[in-house]
Amino acid sequence: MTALHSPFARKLGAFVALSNLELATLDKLHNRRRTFAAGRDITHEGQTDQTAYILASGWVCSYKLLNNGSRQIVDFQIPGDFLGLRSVLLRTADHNIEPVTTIEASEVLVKDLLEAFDTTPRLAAAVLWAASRDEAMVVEHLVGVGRRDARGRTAHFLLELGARLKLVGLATREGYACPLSQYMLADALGLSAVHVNRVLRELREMGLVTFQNGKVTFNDFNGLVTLADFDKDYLDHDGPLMR
Amino acid sequence: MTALHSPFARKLGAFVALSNLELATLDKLHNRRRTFAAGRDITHEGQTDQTAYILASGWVCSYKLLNNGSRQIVDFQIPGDFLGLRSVLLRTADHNIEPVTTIEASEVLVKDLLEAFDTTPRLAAAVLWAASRDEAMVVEHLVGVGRRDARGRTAHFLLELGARLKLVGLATREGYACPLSQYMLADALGLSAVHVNRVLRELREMGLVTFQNGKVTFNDFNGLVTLADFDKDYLDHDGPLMR
DNA sequence: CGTCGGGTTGATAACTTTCAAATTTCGTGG
DNA sequence: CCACGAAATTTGAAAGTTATCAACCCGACG
Repeated sequence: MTALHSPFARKLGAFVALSNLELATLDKLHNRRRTFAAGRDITHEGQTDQTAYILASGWVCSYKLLNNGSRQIVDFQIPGDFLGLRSVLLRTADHNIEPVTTIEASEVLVKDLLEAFDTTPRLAAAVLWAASRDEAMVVEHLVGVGRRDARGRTAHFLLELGARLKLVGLATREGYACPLSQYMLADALGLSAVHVNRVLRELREMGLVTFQNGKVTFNDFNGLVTLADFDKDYLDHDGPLMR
Repeated sequence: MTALHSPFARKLGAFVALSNLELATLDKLHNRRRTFAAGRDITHEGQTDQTAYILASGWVCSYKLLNNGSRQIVDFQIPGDFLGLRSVLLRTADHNIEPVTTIEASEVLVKDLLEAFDTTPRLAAAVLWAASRDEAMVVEHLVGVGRRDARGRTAHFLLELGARLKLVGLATREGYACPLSQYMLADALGLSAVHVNRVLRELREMGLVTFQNGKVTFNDFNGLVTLADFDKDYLDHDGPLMR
């Protein structure tokens, strides 16, 4: 395996031991790099003939809007994550995608993707694995929204984001840079922005976490883990399943 | 394409036009049929070396438990659905699987599955598609729990279940047989059983749906759709993406 | 019969939202 | 470098939604 590849290749490699051919195929998949401005949606629900992207830098969120005007953020994507894979496979985007910050992403053509699956089948398995991992995160999110109170939910969310960022070297046990506004947090957590604000204050005053000035700081990591009932290694695994 | 195949094959065929070879491979994947009793969990969170199953008959639910004692049902599976695919790919079960009724399911060995991906790559794409479809349902569920009030959430849930069942011929516009208790409904919706009971009464008294005696009856389908802000064709698509 | 799980209902408590307004932060143009 | 306006954060008070607690009912089943 050659030296430097995209964060995406690094991620897939954790599941399937990829050959040089497969790595090369992967790299060819996404050569068309594009930049998108924060706040301008890349994809809208209902749009067909979707393109998928692989996120190279910046943060993105996927969300759905309801007719009553509220929105639910389903997930945030960070560098190395796939954008819009589901929309491509299902033919129609079932959610909106909005860059939280200015982002760089490289386009993946459906045609190329499906061809790659045909020629290097293990890639398909790898992508399936990545998709499963994403789904696991959505599931965890659902559990939080359905069964945790505002405080636990918020705490859990901040920890989980930290865990994901740690995997790509963007967080430490101390904290991480976080470009989210309290409104976005609210839309992700299924709470009102006002309440999120109160909960954040509470967590801060309890000496657990500080969410301020675009930074999340863990003041008492273990205390937070306990409060949030957080499973420290749910994203872990033991290396490639397929060799 | 030959005549009769499993509901699973039928489902995948909707995405990828499958050759006879591929269909045969599919059928060979799951020949070991087993029966499981209602209420006895098949899989527990944290278990490793998982087996996956394809559900042939009966209903199943996947759920997670929290330390505070509450549980969140993530999804229900109905005939033709995959069970535990994610757990297999991630190496460790990240949720519990409980048969709601007595079920019949056929075992799928990981080894066979991965081999099938290698020999008939298009199957991998098809399974990826099916996984995406499942994820879309979890996403919709998340949106409901996060941003709908109890009434809309319940209404939406009953409609969505109906839509899924209709796809496999187990529901009509009139209603469907539903083996769920109000407790399960509560755990799926992120509500208390007591409140679910009240909401169901309300929906019944509004003349919209009746949830009683193991049957869901749509008394005013359109009214319910309106109340629930339900997108009637979010599970639809236009036939095989790959030919 | 007696028990048990599910369903039903009322009363009360807890949690969250909504509304309104003040304060702070931050980017932009002068 | 400062002023201004827009956006984000913060706080209080009141209203609304949902949970919890406590009974009671009912049919299935041993």
